[in-house]
Amino acid sequence: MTLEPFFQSISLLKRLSASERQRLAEVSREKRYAKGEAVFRQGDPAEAVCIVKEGRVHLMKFHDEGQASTTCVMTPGEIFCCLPALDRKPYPVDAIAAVDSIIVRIPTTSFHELLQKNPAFLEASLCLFCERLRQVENQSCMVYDSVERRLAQVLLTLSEKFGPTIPLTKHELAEMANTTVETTIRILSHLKKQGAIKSSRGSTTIVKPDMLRDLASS
Amino acid sequence: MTLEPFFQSISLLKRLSASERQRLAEVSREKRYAKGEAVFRQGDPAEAVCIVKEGRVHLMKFHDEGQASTTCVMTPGEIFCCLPALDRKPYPVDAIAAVDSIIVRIPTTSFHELLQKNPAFLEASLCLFCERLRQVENQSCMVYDSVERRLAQVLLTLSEKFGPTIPLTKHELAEMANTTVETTIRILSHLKKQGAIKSSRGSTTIVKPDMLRDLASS
DNA sequence: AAGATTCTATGATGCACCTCATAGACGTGC
DNA sequence: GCACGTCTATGAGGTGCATCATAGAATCTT
Repeated sequence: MTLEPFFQSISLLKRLSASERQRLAEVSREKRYAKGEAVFRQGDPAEAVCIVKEGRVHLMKFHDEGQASTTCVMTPGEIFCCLPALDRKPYPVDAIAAVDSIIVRIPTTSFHELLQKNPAFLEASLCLFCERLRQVENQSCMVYDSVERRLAQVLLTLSEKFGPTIPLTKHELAEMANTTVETTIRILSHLKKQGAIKSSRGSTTIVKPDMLRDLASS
Repeated sequence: MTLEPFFQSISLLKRLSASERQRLAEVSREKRYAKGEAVFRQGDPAEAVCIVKEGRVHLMKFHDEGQASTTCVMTPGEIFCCLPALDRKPYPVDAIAAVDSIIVRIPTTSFHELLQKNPAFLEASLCLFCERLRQVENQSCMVYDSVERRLAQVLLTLSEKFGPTIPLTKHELAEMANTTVETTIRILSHLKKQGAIKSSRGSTTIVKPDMLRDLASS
């Protein structure tokens, strides 16, 4: 069971020739992570570029006193931490399996070689990279908005990935909005009363996206 | 008065051959900006990569109700907004001259051509991007911190650029720490009483960096 | 089935910070 | 010189949100 078919389904890796992809599949490894387990930690040397095959991985920062904030949620098919593959420096964040997950690990060295050899692949990687930078720059400006706005923003962003029903706990939403569970629940309760969302254990459903958009931008 | 000698002093442009640099100098233009004037605005099409020749430029985001936050301070010799030159998309932030400034504008198209032609130049540019991404990712983790910590962090970061005496007003410091002038002044007064800094109109001097480091990381 | 654990929910309290108001110090233009 | 704008400074008051406490509901464990 080679990884080649899986690699074919990843848009970034489509830029590779069949033989390049085949070779990459040979040196890459699949690995299981239990819920809560770290795929890598901030500061670890960058050994692998990762792709989510199954499950969900959160990129996060841990502060003192155990507070955590999630900067990005990676779902199946998504590739993460190309940055260390580019500059050969350590991972800038923690990557934690949010549920039991299967991750494909591509050795950084192999990835880096391909960047050097294949200009089309470099170009595509750069695009991904630029997107990420824009994403992060955008996030960093919303960080000082009110919690209500941040939450609306978070829900809208997640709905691009998951559709209207977002399969995250209130605690996970809180970590994305950089607030506490209690505050998150209070605000979501309020939004629920207004009919903007529905809420159940482990998931939140957007009913009126326009209402959230108003909140996020007003 | 060609721009070539100036370009020689910019480390990124040292990667170019003399003739490439000469050609770049011919198509680039110097432009003056008065204090408060915009070099470009968020969303503008990316016409030029910019280098500060004299003065100081702040990269910032404006929120509703006129609140502004400064994400980055660019000083002479620094090059900014290579990102749009890479992905050809609009500027992600506003660039405002914080004092009367002279900016050298390199046409995006010329810059982009060089990226394609000269691998060493591409490599160096990538390094700059990677650094920027890491910088931004780091900033975004300041979110959970108290204003005091954010301010300590801001002062330390700025002192890497300016040395111990930071020539910014309290208002500008406030914009960097994402807080108000009043709170900034209150906290700086406190730090002054403790002997960690000195403060005068339009500038703040770090006296005991270790004290700030303790604050920023404790 | 009973107990443990996680998730959701809501109230009470406190505080860090924003907002508004006032004022003196300093520089700038006329 | 005086008027004006900018910068610094400090007080009073209000509030958004964290923290702490409690508890019920859903799910997992054995």
